[in-house]
Amino acid sequence: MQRMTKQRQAVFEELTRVPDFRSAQQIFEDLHLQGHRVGLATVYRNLQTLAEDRRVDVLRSTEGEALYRICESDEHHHHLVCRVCGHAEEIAQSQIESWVSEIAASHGFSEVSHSMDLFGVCANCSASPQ
Amino acid sequence: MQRMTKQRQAVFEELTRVPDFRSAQQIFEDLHLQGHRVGLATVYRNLQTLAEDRRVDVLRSTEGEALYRICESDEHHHHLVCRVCGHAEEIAQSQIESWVSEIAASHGFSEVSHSMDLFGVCANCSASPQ
DNA sequence: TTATCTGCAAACATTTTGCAGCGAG
DNA sequence: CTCGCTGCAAAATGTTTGCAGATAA
Repeated sequence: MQRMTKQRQAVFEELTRVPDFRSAQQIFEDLHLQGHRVGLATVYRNLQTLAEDRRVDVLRSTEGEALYRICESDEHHHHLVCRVCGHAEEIAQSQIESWVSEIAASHGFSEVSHSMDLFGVCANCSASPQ
Repeated sequence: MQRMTKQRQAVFEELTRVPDFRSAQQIFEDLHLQGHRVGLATVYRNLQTLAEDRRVDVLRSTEGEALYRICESDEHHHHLVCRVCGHAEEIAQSQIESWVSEIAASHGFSEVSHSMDLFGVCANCSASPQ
């Protein structure tokens, strides 16, 4: 069974503190700034565990880096992610789901995942560039 | 200006020969199997150039690997990609575009990109597993 | 001729893994 | 006490870059 270590708790609390999409490195740095001594590998291992347990969402930035974010709603959902600051907003359920199923079926595809995340620049970042 | 070298042509022809999403490594291997002597770095450099010129589409697999595919239509479009064999089908234009703009605007986001690619298992692969 | 391209190897960035020791339960 | 977890360093990936030589135009 799983143990609750200081490190695991620190990673989880950091994810809760900043509910935006962050890279493992960012989380690692923030933890150090806060005085927590956590190894980078441990951050990765815990993020992986959390992802398996569906407690965090994972997505890939355009550059190929994995970004993690605390999972707020249990239901399937999408994100609107700011490519400047990582701020993310969950997108309300929509007609997308059924659209995807239709498309997939009509092309003979099965087991289709649609991790459709939208990247843009949030209001805050476009107001105060850099 | 750009020169048309044997290597550049080989990469481009390989992309044309197999119009599915492939990794740089896959393309590199195939070229070697065909007897072309092309360096891996050259494959990467040419794929990059082709992407800049919008002659190939680029997307990231869930594992973070970049996948390249010859660009068939000039218009903006999406893909339905087989996660087993890489086979891709372009998805007909849809109401998605306007839906994305609406969502983005209502959240105050600008410059939104929606590289929404769907991953699934194509008919062929689900018929003959492995 | 000459600026661009290539191959190779080294550098990079991100992520994973091996292993000895630590510590939660 | 035990087994899972940690830290570190090394390895594995995927991709980029520096440089000297090759080559298209």
